[in-house]
Amino acid sequence: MADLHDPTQNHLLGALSPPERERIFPHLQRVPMTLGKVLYESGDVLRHVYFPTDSIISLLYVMADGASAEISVVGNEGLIGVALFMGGETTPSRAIVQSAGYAYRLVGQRLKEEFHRNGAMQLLLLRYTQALLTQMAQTAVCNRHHSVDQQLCRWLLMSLDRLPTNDLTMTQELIANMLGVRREGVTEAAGKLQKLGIIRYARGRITVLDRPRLERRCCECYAVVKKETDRLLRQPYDASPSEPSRDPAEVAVAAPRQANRHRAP
Amino acid sequence: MADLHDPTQNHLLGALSPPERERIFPHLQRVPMTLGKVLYESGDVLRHVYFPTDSIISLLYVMADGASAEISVVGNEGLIGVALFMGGETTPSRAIVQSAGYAYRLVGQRLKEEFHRNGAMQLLLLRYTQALLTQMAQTAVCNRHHSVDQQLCRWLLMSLDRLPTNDLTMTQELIANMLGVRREGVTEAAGKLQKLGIIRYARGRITVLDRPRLERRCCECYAVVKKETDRLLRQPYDASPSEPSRDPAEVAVAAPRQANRHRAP
DNA sequence: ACCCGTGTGTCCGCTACCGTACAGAGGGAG
DNA sequence: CTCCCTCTGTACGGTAGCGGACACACGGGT
Repeated sequence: MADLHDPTQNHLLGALSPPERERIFPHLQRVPMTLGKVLYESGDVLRHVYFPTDSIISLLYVMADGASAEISVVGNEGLIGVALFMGGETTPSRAIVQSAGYAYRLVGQRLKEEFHRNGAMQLLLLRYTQALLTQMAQTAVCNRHHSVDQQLCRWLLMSLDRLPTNDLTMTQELIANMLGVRREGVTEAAGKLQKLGIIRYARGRITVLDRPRLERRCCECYAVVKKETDRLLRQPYDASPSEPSRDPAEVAVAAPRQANRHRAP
Repeated sequence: MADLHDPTQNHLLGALSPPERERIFPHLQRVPMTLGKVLYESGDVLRHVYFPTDSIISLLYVMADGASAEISVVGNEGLIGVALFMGGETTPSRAIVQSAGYAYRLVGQRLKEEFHRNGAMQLLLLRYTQALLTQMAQTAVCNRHHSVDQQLCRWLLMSLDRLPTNDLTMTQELIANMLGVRREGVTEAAGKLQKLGIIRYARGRITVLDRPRLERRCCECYAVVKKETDRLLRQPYDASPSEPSRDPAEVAVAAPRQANRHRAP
């Protein structure tokens, strides 16, 4: 594998039209994303946006007492720094590198200029932002109703989707911070998965052996977000309105009392 | 009495410039929002956007098994239907009237047209959407880390902010659905508040007696969202609406349940 | 080779919340 | 006034996950 470093490895950049590429690509700067690097802190005024290629960035919410929770994961399907073109300039979250790799960086002003040309890139970025909204909403619901076991599966799947391999470099401690649970909770959940032969891990290295079974043990949250993200970001710069598929997958039952236990293993 | 009903009661509409008002207001339609009315279901293609005046709308996420959770609350500071201008046309959530009143409705196409004029209204709507992002993110974190007691306080405060009075018409059962917890959990939490003389309630009617103490019992989530929303929507076009600034939200940190540590780089 | 720090496995008491069940309290409709 | 339905209060066992403590195991650095 030659180092095939190309902005179009990022799907958003790859979806741009030739004229847009001409305007944007010359100003992109490839930067290494080292594990644990903080792209911005809560409240920082953003200076750049980052388009990950083979890296994964987590948006982490850290509270006053130090408790934290991941609200979103961004890989090569998205970008970091939506607050720039949304107009807020800052967000109350931290962007931290969850899996090392590279990203292309663009000075905020350039992105804003392109955004306000109101071309295809604006539409694209808005749709991505909606995908982000969906992901956050689903995270909120998942946090409310699902077990650590299920959430670990979701988290592994989301990471897998953004990586070229089945190996994650990630300690249980870090996963716990992302999920906002105790490390011991992750140890236990991961132990179960390992006993079942679904994953194998040792000292900060997790290998997924059986993805289909991982999906089966997961809550619906993973699939819902993936489907909605795919829908939103398909047809990169095709202006025709997409026909939203009324799928039975998301049929809403008529507001009954809630029932929220998960199925037995 | 005559001007009881005015589009500018909605802050977004009130922040529009005169030319924008001329284009938009003639097409607004005032519609009653009755308690429990569903503006759209998960997956519905949106036909209108709604600008609440004295009503409150909840964005509710309903899962396959019927479990639910509120991901956002919208009152006269915002609008329902961001997916229209964000390009997705649908969202996987339900919009349901949580407190009766009125809203101004606009056909989606008109909003999109105005949005794509790339004027002040676009900036306004984008900033509002970022506020929505913040609210969802905070909800996710709150769901993870805070007790039902704290979340009830947050929920009451968010509702109060969007109402002209201190009375909410809302059964514990409905609140439970919003928070995604059991009704009994709400009964217990509300009972504590009542015993402390902070609220009084009976049969679907809740009166807040002591707001400052409510804020003190609340987690930080309320204040964070309020502050960020104020920052984002602070008179974007300076129409100087006759809104006397509320008491500056005192940040209240009350008995966190846990403290997860996080890594340092 | 040896340490020793980092990562993982395990235990135990504790609390918040769940699932279920049922009893009383209003209040509107007849 | 009475019935009945909705709303609220309470109780009880069960459990997921917390907080804290500790033991071990790998493996890189000196």
